[in-house]
Amino acid sequence: MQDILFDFIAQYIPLTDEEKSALLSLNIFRSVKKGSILLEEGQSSNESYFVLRGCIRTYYIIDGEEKTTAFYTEMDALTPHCVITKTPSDCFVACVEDCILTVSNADMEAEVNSKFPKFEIMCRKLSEELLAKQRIDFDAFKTSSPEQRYLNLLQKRPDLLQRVPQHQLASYLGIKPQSLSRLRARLVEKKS
Amino acid sequence: MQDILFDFIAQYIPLTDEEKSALLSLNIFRSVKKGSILLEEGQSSNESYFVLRGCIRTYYIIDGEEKTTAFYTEMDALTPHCVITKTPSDCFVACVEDCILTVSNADMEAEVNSKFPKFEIMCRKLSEELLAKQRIDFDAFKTSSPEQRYLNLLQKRPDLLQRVPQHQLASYLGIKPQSLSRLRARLVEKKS
DNA sequence: CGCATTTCTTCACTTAAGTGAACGAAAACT
DNA sequence: AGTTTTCGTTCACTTAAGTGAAGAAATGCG
Repeated sequence: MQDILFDFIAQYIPLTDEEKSALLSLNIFRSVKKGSILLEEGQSSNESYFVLRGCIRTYYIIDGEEKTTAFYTEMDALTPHCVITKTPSDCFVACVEDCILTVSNADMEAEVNSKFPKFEIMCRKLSEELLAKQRIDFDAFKTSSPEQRYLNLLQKRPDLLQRVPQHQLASYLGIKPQSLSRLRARLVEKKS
Repeated sequence: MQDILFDFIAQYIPLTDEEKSALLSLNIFRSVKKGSILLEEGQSSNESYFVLRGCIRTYYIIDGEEKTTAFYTEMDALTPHCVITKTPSDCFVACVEDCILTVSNADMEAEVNSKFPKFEIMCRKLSEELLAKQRIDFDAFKTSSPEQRYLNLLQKRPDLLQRVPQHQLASYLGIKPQSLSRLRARLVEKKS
């Protein structure tokens, strides 16, 4: 299981055995049950997550309605934005499935970064890359209709459609659950 | 003018005079006329921009239509995502107004980072912060209607409404220019 | 200065998303 | 197993965005 983490890191920097065991000694692995809430609105947190297995999501509660804005699955990293801005969270983080995660906090990162300066470089590369990826997603979202977004999701992350409840997918696509139902019915209609 | 740049950097790391002059010696300042295109679809580029004065935007051409996805004004930094992914660009970057920019490329960054390791730290902090900011914007976009987005823009970046043509704003809000006209008419109606 | 182009608004019409309610199916609970 | 809650779909109706066209206003250029 920890190999998933090392493989991920190896995409950015080479890792010595010494560094690997230093990471393992931090005891960052955690199993979490489906439905567990990792972060609540109003909380302050400095925890970052990396998904080894399972799926977590971020969502807001607006006018009493849950609005899901992102899903994180295997090999995805999530640092909630409140951790960076150092303000109380305005969103929630919860497990969509039973998960195995790594959980790290700012202190641990500082410690690792000072012991092994190349982690600093990895963090830079990683956030630059995530920034670019997110920019691409944001642009695609802005420039397409709900239907196009759905078709795009079907191509890029077909697993999500199986793993995730419809009403969570709907807000991820920027629409209501009823509209998603209708949209899917329309597409089935078109095919035939 | 260069003080704007130094003030910006000072938010992340302290700067010595030696470092300042090293930066100035790179000759990164450039004036660009309104309408100039900095990056075209299909081009490969390793240039990053920082806006000292003026406004630049990123846009796509989809089915012959321009779709503007972002505006960058004073103190904003833009590294087009194709620079990170090292692929030909699928978007354009152009000046909305006459601009004064700094233009840097990957080689210069590597040079500065090796001379002054703390720049590496600044880059990490900056991209983490931009990632968090963009995440907040993306979430706000997903969880709100065109009208709410417009009202939000009116609050957060009222200058854009003055500086930028309506049809560019419209796609930034995820709608057509006609819909933006109508939306504004509706709001004026409501007020009275 | 006048002509051409671009930009913005308006209109009539079409299409799709939002809303509220109702129903059946599935899942969770005991 | 049976009850309760949650979830997904469907329906009728409302509201707003998309489309195509036309005209007015502003801008740019010769």
